[in-house]
Order: sequence, then C-alpha cells, then structure tokens
Amino acid sequence: MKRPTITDIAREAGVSKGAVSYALNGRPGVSEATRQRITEIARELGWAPSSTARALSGGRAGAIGLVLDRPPDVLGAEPFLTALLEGLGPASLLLQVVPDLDAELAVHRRWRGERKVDGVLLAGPGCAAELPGIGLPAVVLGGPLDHPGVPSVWVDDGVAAAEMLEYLAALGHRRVVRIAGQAAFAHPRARAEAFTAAAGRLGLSAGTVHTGRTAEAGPGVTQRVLTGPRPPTALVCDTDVLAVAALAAARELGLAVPGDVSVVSWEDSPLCRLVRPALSAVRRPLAELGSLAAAMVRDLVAGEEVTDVCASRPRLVTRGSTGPARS
Amino acid sequence: MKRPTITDIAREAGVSKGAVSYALNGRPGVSEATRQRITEIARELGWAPSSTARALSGGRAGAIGLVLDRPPDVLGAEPFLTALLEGLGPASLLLQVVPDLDAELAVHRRWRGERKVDGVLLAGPGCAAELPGIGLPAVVLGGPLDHPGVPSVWVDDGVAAAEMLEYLAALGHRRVVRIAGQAAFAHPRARAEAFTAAAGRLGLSAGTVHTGRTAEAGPGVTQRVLTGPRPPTALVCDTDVLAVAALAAARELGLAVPGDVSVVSWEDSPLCRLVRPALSAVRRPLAELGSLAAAMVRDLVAGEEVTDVCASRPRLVTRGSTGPARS
DNA sequence: CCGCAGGTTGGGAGCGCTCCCGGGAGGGAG
DNA sequence: CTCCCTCCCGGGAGCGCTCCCAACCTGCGG
Repeated sequence: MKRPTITDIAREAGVSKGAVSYALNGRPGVSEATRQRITEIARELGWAPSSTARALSGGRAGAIGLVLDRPPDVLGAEPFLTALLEGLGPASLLLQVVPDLDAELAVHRRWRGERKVDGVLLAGPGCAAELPGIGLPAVVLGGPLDHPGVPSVWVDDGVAAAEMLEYLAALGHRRVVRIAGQAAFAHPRARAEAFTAAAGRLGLSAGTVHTGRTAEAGPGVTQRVLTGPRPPTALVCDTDVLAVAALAAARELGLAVPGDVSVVSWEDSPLCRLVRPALSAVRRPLAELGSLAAAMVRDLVAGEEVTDVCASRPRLVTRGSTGPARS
Repeated sequence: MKRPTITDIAREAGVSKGAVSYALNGRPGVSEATRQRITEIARELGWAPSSTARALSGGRAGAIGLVLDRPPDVLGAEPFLTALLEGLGPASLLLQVVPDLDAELAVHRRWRGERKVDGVLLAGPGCAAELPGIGLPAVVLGGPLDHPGVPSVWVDDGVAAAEMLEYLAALGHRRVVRIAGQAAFAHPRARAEAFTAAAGRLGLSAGTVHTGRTAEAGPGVTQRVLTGPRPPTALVCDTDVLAVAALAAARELGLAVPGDVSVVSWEDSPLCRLVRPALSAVRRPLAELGSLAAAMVRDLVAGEEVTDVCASRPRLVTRGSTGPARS
C-alpha cells in the first residue's frame, strides 16, 4: 500500500523520471502523446505530488504563515479570521497564536530559519518594520503603511467613515463619539484620521474615546460618554462586540436605542443581526482581503514587485440601531 | 548570505554529516566532547534544521491539519479557535476553511495524498467515520464517539449540565428550556443527552428547541419559547451568541432578566462579560482541549495506542443574568 | 603481545522531486 | 545522400537531512 512516486510512473510508462516530471507539470520538453500517456498512468496509479519533496527540491515551502498576537483576554480577529481564511482558498496557511509581539517575532524568525513558510501575513502593523530584517516576504493586513519592503492590503476606512457619518448627519445627528477599540485588520491611526477627517468635512462635532486593548472597558467608557455634558446622539463603535456593549450600556442608563442614541458598528457580523435592536454596521470585504493578500504573498515570493492594494469599498448596512437624532 | 547546512557544520568541525546529525539530535553514537563542539559551531553559524528536508527524509510532514467546515453565515468555532490554538502551542497547524463536509473530506484526502500533514484534528464528529479510510490519523474534538480508530478528546457536558441545573434548581427554577445551536467542539447528541439526564435527576421539566445551523433563528425561537404556554423561568443557550440573542429577545418582550427569566450560556466568552446583565456561563477548558488534542495526534502519529480523553471539568461562572425564579 | 568488545566516526544510500545537459532521432535543406 | 537543426527524452546531479553499515580506535583480558 505504498504510495506511487514519479519513478513508479516512469517505469510503468517506460520513460524517465525527468520526462514524467515535465509532463506532470505541464512544462515543455515532452511530446503531447507521451504527456497524455503519463498523465493517464499517473491518474490510475492515484499519484499525488509529495509536497515535502517538492518543497525540498524547489526551495519553497509551499505555505504561508500567520501569527496571531493574542494577549490574554483580548477580543480580536477571531470572527474575521474565518472570513479571511475563506478568501485564502486552498493556499496552505500555517497558523500560530502567541501572547505578545516578541513571541510573534520569534515565531517569524523560527519559520524563516526552518524554511517552514515562504512568506507571512501580518494581522497588524505591529512588527511590520522588522520583517524585512528577518528576510521573510510579508504582507500587512490593514494599512496602508509606508514600509517599503512590506506592502499592505487594506479596506478604505475613509469611505466607510464618510458613508457612516453622512448617513448620521442626514438623520440630524450633530454630535458623534467613536468608541475606539482593537479592530481587526485595520490600522488604528489610519482609522482615527479617516474618522476625524470625515467628521470635519461634514461639520460634525466628533470625539473619540479609547477602551484600550481589552474591550473590558467598553461598557464603562460608553456610560461615561453618555452621561457626560452634552452627550452625543450617535455612537460609532470600532467592533461589533463593543457595539453590543454600547447597546447594553445605553439600556442600563434608561436610554432608548435608537430613540435617544443611535449606535453603529464599524464591523458587521452575525452578532450584529442577532441583538435587538439589530445593529447598523459597516461590512468590510474580508474574504476579498484574504484572497488579495494571498495573491500578494505569492507574487512577493515569486520576486515580483508588489504595491499596496486597496480592497473594494466597504458598505454600510442599516438596521434598527440607527434613527433620527433626538431634537 | 546562504543559510548553513549540516554539511557546512561538518566541514567546519572536521567531522562527517552523520556525526553532526546525531549530535544535533541528541542521539547516541557520538562522544560528549564532539557533541559539544558541534553544537557550539552550529550555534555560531546560526544553523536551524530545514523542516522540509527533515520531512522528506523522515517521512513525516511535521504539521497537523484542521479543516473548518463553515457553511456561509454560520456562527461557529471562531472565538474558541484561538483558545484551542493557544493550547496547541508551537505545533504547526495547517488550517483551511471549506463550505461543507464534502469539501472537508476532499481536503483531507488531498493532504493525505500530498503528505502535507501527519494527522488532523476534527472540529466535529462530521467526517470522523471516513478518516480511517483515508488513512490519516485523526482526533475528534468533542465526543466521545465510538469510532475505534478515531479517539476523541472532550469536555464533560454531563458535569456542566449538572452544575448549571443544580444551580438553577437551587434558585427555585422548575421549568428550563435549552436553546440548542451549533456549539463548538461539542457533540450535539452527547450534550442533549447530558442535559435531559441531569434535568431528569433533579426532577426539572426540561425541553429543548433547535435553531438549526445558522443561529439566525435565535431570537425568533427564543421569543416563541417565552410566549408559549407555561413559559420556562430559565433558558440555557448552547452558545454565547445565542445567549446574547436570548437576552435581546426577552427584553423585546418586556421581560426582565433575571427577574422574569434567567439566562445561562453554555459557553463563556468576553462577550458574556460585556453585555448587561452580564451572562452566567459555563467555562470550558479549551486551551487544555487544544494541548491534549495536539499530544494525542502526536502519539497517534508515533503509532501509539490512544484512548479517549476527557479534559478537566468545566466550571459555571455566575454573573448577573441568573437569579431566583419568579414565583 | 595479540585479539576482541564496545564505543566513535566516516561514508554513503536513500527520501521524491526539479532541472540541466547531452545524445539520438527525425526532418528539411543543400 | 549528407549535414545540420530541432525536438524529445534519458541520465543524473542536486536539495538537506536521516540512518545504516563498515571501519576505526581505544582499552581490556588472555
């Protein structure tokens, strides 16, 4: 029950290993007739290329890596991860979870040393600067950054911010506060700038409060915002979980959503549809992000020039959590 | 800037490749003095073993696989995935997301054919029966199953059900309904049986309603349960998201939680802590599940006999969503 | 002083694949 | 008919490592 190798096929077909290799890889150097015969024999022998042998010989590992930097208790990229992976398709993705950035760098170095991966995806800008030094082709999810050797693929937070805020402005909202958290696959600074820029253009009074990395602070921060002087009539939350927390916090204060305050999530998810009122949310093309990223890593590994890429525009999905501003 | 190989080390140390291999792998057959010298040279040359070469030679791939079966729009294993991965530690995990079971089987077959992985983790009982036929060592997360060749590692739903229901019974609850959904790393039937058995033991009236695979039905199902004849005073939800949906559904009906109805989630997560009232929940040792599973796959690949394993007991964490039954 | 056991070491054959090189066959031109 | 050029294909050398086997060396007892 040993698995067949190209040598077996070669013997069976009465040709050499080399010919089989060429035939099976659709490469010139073998006549069409022989190619047919070889392909047929390979099929009936149930042959499949050994990825390890191919990797050894070719010098490539045939896999890309992704390290998730997960400090204990942080809500993070999880629900988005599967969307991303879906976009990656059949590319082999080596995944590892580590507690912090140093550990992440260590993993990248190890992968590089052991030649386990050909390139990596970076879930955040955290250690983008070090990757060229390590010598591993890398693509950053969420950007754009301006590290020369490390292209990024991102979703435009500018158009998302514009769409959200225009929508809120049209509903009569004038004071909006953003609850900033740890958003997946987004560059924190870029998002902050996009938000304030869009608000400025529309003449809105817009503030931002931060929950820090743990999101635990979500409800507390939200309540403080809503009970402060001149509270906002609309809240923009960086993540779906933060938005759910905001909903809960508002209700605890006896405020109606969207009657007294509107809430929109800068991240759509099934969770947004399941709470009541259902959350209006920005839907980002994460699967597309994944497939673009995979293609970029491939190109990078192939030695091609790769530039920053922006995925298609995010869309605002309106549901029950947003309504006219309380006058 | 070429990376050093054992041949380089051998030349440098004036010994043969074979000796270097033995020395670096801590294997007998080389004197302690030589081993020291070789280790030292390897260190200063910055040598790291090539995983691909090792895999080719050793016949093992040095990685285990996990296929996530994700029908569009299903809430699933995501938040738990990272906990699981954390438990896996530095073991290389090849991950792929597919739409359905057939695709999952296809991936397993491909991995097996290409020798990409040595063994796989199964996120559910779905295709456990086929794996021995494919010839890939596999461990099922969530069980126990009784497929001979496929051991499982699971968290005991029996003690979880007992703890939850005893707690609810002590609060005076007599009618409990379970909202059954797609729980991660749990065997649906085992969980159902554990629930009804524990309820029977305590003399509770316990029912179960199903949301199907999409969880979208969560709010609707919950409302139907709560507005039916003789509504339950407590709800047990299979997942955290379902529990949040239940909270929202209850509130929409004007029912107070926990005043009118208590809610407990059969899955803890940060989300449970962020909603209001915070959700009482069962916390399962998922990281432990991961490390156990990784060890089991390793043993299985090594050809050892592996039996079903049960992780340490889950714990009920009580928060604000549970209280005395309405009399 | 010789022989032998036990421990060390060198040499080399794979693992399955890729890719280069050169020989041979076949066909068109001279 | 011969020469040369073009295709095909066989042979074989790696890729970096593991592991077997034989040769070696040491130290011991006879």
